[in-house]
Amino acid sequence: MKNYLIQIIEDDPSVKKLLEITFREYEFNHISCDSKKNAMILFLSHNPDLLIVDLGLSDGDGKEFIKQVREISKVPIVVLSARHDEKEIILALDAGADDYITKPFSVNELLARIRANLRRTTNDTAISSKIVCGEIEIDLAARNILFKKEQLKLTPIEYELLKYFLLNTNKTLTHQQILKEVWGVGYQNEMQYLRTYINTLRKKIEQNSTRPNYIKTESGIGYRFCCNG
Amino acid sequence: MKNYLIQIIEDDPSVKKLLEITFREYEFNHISCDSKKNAMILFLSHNPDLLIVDLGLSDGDGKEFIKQVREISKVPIVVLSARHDEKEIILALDAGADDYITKPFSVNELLARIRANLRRTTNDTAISSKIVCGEIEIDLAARNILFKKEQLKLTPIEYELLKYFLLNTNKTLTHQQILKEVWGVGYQNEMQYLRTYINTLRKKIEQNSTRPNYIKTESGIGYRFCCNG
DNA sequence: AAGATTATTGATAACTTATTGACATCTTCT
DNA sequence: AGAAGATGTCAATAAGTTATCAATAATCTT
Repeated sequence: MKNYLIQIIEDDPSVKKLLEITFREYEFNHISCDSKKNAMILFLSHNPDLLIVDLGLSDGDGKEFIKQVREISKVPIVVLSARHDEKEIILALDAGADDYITKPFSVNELLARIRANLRRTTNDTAISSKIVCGEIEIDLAARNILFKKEQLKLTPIEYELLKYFLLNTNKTLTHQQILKEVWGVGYQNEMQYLRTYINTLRKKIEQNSTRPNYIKTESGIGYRFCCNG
Repeated sequence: MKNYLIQIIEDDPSVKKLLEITFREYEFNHISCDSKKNAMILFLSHNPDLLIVDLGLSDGDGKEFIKQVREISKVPIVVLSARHDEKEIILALDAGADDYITKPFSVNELLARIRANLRRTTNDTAISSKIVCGEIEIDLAARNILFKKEQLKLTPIEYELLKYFLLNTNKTLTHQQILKEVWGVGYQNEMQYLRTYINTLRKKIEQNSTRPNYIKTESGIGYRFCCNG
């Protein structure tokens, strides 16, 4: 796990202490301060990954600080506050905060909300869910399948079928399961469709389609996609 | 303000109604359903900007749905739940939710949290303002596209369409995604517009528009802009 | 307000994919 | 080995999708 740096802006010493202990235990690096003025200096010099801001700062409203940060950065900001009223929550969120937690708070919930906020910022490129199986690669987000590094041209049903195999490698899948998943409920008995498409897929990915390496027949049962990469 | 599309997954009719009325009033486009199964179909076909998920869905736990969505998308997910216990909140956030609101909730707070979550996702581009793809170059800041070093004369829709392709090269984009992004919410079914504009774009950038090198057709699905420069 | 540009619409041709059926080949069981 | 059933193969046809272009409507310019 990446070493995140969290900046705490909190003027209540006991809460600050609690946060520091918690973050030490969970191995988040952290820096802290108790005033808006120092907060901005620290923020600029340390470039943290997430801010925890107490709204009740003595030297000015925390919302001002949030707005200032938002002028220059998209860093996640989690607000801690003793004030529970709706208006305050809305003002803080609209000032630029990403989350708002009221005191007293559960440490575990705070940590979960921090994780949720950190997750979003890292890996700014879209999640690309890729599965590699020997010479075959699927990128679900791009809806793309590569065979020997070349893009494989597939019809919609061919794509869905191969995708289903790639998501279930080395498992025997019954004809019914495959038909239901790829064609939909009601097609469970259309075995001929399946035969035809297995045939075209094999032509596209098997060296020798009478001795398939990937799509194995389980006679009487179904098929199994073997992945020995 | 950009027209956002919010997807509601909620099986309590009265809460669903409340959300729908609220979103209508605040001019958020919205689509809704009351089961996990339909939710995924709607999600894939409409590509919403934010999800509101009720955790207590009757046909399966909402957390499963959240995980499924997270496999393919970074769309903001706000959970609504009657359950207030810490464990449930943490599980939902770690499944991939971005925020967790307990019922009964304040409509205004919900709206503020939605704004906070939407804010983050937009404006993701505009970081680097130039993209080069083979013979095609776009300068986003100058709103200018060069083809073979010459300025390409494009109508507004042509520009938006080609820009969307250039920001998403080598990905299969569904008709719905493209129509929503270029024409806006509500145009998802106007396939003929898309065909017409694909045709004019091809005439401008393809050597041989019957054998396109850039804009490939994915029959039954959409188009893909190939960038093999 | 006229002229130019751009967007929308509809008709039809060209193409791609899905379905079907006929027959060959392979497996399994006795 | 031979029969019965299961699977593979392929080509024909049906169904569905996409490309193209021209006409009309809407919008923008000056």
